[in-house]
Amino acid sequence: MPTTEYTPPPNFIRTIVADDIKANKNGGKVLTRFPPEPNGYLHIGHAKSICLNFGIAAEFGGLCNFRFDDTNPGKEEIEYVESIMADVRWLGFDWGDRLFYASDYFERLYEFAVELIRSGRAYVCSLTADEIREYRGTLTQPGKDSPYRNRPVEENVDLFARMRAGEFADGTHVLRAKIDMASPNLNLRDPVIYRIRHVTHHRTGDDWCIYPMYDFAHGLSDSIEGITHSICTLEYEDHRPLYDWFLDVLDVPCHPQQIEFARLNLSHTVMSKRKLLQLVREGHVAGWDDPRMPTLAGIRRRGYTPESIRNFCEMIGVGKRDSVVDVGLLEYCIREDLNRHAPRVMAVLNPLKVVVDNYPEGQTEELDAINNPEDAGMGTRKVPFSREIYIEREDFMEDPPKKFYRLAPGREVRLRYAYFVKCVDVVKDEKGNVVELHCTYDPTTRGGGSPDGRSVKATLHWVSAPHAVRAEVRLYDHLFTKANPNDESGGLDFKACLNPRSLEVLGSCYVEPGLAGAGPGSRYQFERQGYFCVDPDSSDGKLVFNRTVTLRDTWAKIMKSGQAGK
RNA sequence: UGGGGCGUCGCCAAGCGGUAAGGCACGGGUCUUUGGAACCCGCACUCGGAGGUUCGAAUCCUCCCGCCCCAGCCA
Repeated sequence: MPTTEYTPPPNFIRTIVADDIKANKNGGKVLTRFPPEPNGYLHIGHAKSICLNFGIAAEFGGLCNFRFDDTNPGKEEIEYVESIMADVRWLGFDWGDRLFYASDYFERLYEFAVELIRSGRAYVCSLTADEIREYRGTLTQPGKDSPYRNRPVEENVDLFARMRAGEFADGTHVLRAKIDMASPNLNLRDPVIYRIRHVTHHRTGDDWCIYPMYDFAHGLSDSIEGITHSICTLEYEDHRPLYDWFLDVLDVPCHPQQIEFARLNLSHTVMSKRKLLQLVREGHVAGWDDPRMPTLAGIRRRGYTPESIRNFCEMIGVGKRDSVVDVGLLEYCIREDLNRHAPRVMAVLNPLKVVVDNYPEGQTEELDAINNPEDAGMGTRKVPFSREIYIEREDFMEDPPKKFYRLAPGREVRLRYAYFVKCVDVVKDEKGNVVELHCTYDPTTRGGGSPDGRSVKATLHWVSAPHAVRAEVRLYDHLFTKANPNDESGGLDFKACLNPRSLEVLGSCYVEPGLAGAGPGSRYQFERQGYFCVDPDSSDGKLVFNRTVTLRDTWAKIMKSGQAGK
């Protein structure tokens, strides 16, 4: 169930699929696929594709295959296939028994290649990589035929068999489709479809030393699986004629329709594997699952819920224009989810001690607190109160500006669920820093009510000093300050746009005692501080909270716009 | 400059010849045991530009402008 009343907008892919079903194309069936290459971690951009493929299938009573496009060993690792499966599962999708690998089809693909050769549509080319590039021509000039283009069929068959048998070194020969060296679409200028790679494949081991290229393997794999709609990103638009060419020319089970959509770009975020790898390698982040990373592993660790990601993918829509979605929308989605489902607790991140002078020394009492004011079903809990408490340092100002409603000398505020307190004294150190506050409380306001009807302008969160549990808190912010770090043309200049405050570790924070045994991954809303989750990886027994996202902060806005003056 | 795509509010995005949905953001308000949340109101006489067709165009035609992708034995 989506977490909002929001109705997803129609999109062109839904329309195409709906029309196909109406026309009874493919017998009215829908079979999509999510085909990652296991050469890295999945990121939020992949989530869009996953949600789209599994979503469209589910929506129209079809299914979605999960296939690893593992045709380039050397870049691919078993570690990645495992992380990818875990991420898709975490996102909430179930591929049932439809887990496939392009490498499962290597034999079949080889046969297709031989069929191509026998029909005179493919040839073994012995030009070097550099020569092939030269022969390909340029964007404006046509290419020229390879001298090997008209090799006799039998020679091609023989050579290709010997390529497979391992008789040749890497780079000495390739198999090319014989299409059109003058095509304005460079992808059609006799594309390479098989190359020699004496590399151990993570699944097929050393069974093969020739591997099919994407263009050849992908469409045929789709066809073998009976895919109806092959949804991919915009950069493959130029490849569609080639995708169709193989399926037209070969004797295949079916001819899926390739549909392209715009990949996700997020402001303040880099999404390319190359740049993400650079962030990891140069040590700007702790690893692929650093909570600041846009990887699903990082986002999960940061405390995002799969529901919020799915909802986000629904809200951003699907189109063909290059766009950059504001991270603010992602943050909206996680706030909305957590606001409903995460219990609220009080935690003081930057403590200032307050002594309640007229509260009996040594006395403690348990007060009732509500876990979620908007969901009575989430119940209540007890929080201890005593003579010494901590409040947020920023909740007190000795000389408050006009619109500051919180605590100040002589002013009375409410301690949430506890009492009204009035500040009667301010203690400072030699340097003039406020180190402690003295207040008096009104016993008749127990629980936070005011029997005499008097009101206060602010309610503060707090924790009892002797009872509070110490915790480490990591405040995460955007990794990048630049509006869109993807703007640069050459290499990304991290120095220019990395946010130096993307990670702030607080070591002396205090949380309610009830959080002492909070399990890894549990999520909370810290009153007025944001949404936090217990780091799933806090292994050394320390209580560590990751800030998932901040709350909307109106006061900060007022301060920023300078309206808080006296 | 060859080919393939795309241009609707600050950011996404519906619309497909009948007179500009929705969400985020933003502004204002009500309420509030946190200045959060919730709720209410406001927010494109205009659809990259210029012509044309039509009773009528964001939707059709023409030209122009801008942006993205393609010259891996990557996917």
